[in-house]
Amino acid sequence: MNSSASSGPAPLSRRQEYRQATIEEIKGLARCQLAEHGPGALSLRAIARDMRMASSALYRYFASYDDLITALCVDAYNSVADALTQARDARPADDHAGRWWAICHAHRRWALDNPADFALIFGTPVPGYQAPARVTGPAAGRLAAALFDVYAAAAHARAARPDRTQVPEKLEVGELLTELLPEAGAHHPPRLAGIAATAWASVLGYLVAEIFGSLTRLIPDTDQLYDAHLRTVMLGMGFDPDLIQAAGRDEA
Amino acid sequence: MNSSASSGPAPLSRRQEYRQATIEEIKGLARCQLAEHGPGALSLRAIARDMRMASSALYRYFASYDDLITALCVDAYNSVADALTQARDARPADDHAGRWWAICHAHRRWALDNPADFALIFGTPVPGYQAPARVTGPAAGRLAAALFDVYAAAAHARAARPDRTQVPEKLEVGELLTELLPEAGAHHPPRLAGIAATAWASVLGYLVAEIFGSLTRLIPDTDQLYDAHLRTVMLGMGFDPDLIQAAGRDEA
DNA sequence: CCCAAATAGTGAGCGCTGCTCACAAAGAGA
DNA sequence: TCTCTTTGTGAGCAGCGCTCACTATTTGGG
Repeated sequence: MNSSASSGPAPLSRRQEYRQATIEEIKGLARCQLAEHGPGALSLRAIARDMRMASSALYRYFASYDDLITALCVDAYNSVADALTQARDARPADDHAGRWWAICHAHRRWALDNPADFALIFGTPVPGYQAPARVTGPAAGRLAAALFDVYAAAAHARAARPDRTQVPEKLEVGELLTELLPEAGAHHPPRLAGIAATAWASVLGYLVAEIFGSLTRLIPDTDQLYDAHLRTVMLGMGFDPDLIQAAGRDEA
Repeated sequence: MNSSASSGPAPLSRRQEYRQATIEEIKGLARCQLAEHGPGALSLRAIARDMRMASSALYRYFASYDDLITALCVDAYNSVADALTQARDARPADDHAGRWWAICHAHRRWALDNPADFALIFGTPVPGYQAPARVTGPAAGRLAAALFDVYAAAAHARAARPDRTQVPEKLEVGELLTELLPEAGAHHPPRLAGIAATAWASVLGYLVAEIFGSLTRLIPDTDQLYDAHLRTVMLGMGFDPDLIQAAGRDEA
């Protein structure tokens, strides 16, 4: 472990290389199954059959069903976090409203393109499964940090005015906040976290309604509705109305 | 069927009475299992064991696993719809903001009190399960209608101003709207449905974050945060700010 | 009252699942 | 070459949803 990770490029031995490839193949087939047959419909034996292996061989790579799910969750968190940070960085650092807008659109794009992964991390977990926080935490933290940082920067630059929101100034600080964002939590009031969290919940709720629910059958033009929803949410976050309009116009 | 339902009080025969009781017992044990061991963790054989019956006997009452889930879903929809309409009717008909406020608080109360049912209908469905719309539809429609009616009444009384929202006036009408609310959809513009739907999505997202996610560990005082969230959402719906404040104050 | 029809419950069994374990190849390092 | 670690095998266990032939039990009409 230590010896392989110590020297930079980590020269994987031939065996480790094969092992890694096998792990990726398993995860790929698992994702395939979830996408095809719905959430929770994942059979280790079916994966083994696809790979023409004995089912017991899979346990050399994942100690259990739950371990596989956990790995898929971590991948999904990283995938969405990548998509969001990439969308954020495509906009100039001082275009705060544009960055939030871009992040939220990237989130929806990712969710529509990867409904199975979306279900995995934002829906009810699989049967008796509970994601182990110590493994999922860091990956989920990247996501939270990306959202929070953008809003904190916007507030700092006065592109958004937290004092014009409905979220009270004094708010108890949660353990997760001080844990995930130790430095940010220190010099940013928890109010910002409250605003970002509730706003993100609104966005998430829309996506849940669109992907799991029957929102599309209620209002077919979900693109237009999402833009409106996002403008509403951003107004609620205290973003400058003019900046919101500009963010919507400048969409690449 | 027809003969038993035709004459008012429907004098159930002794057998039908027992049968109904057994069905309720099965559903009760099923709910217990879901609440205890998490969503999707439902075993027909375990239920049969609890009832000291052969597992095959259960199939006299529910044709399949999915049928049981469907029945639980319908019950859950009716349960939440009851809670919401009851909360609504506890407020005077002309207190539109208060009614929306009450409905949303009842929704949260219900979700916190019945997390298993909440997961059943608002989370990712069980493994390969897809709720048959023709069975779930009516029950879900009651919920949708309750929300929509309150907002439509508020808009009609000008307690809320749809024209001050971000949702565009012209919006395509979905099949579900004309189907579930044939009369309402006719003389109410789809814009109202769009506003109500996105607002409800925001509320739902908050509840998902609080119940499935780790919102509580981020901001411990979720009561206060929910009130703020709700005020934000209602502002976004075009509710009169003064009425929103009043709704929050008058909480019974 | 009795007998046929409908209903409720049984137990064996099929094919599937996740998972374990003793064992056999195959590769890596001395 | 010999040894130790890693991969893969196949049988098997207990559990699952579900089916089917069969047996009690209850019901209602002749």
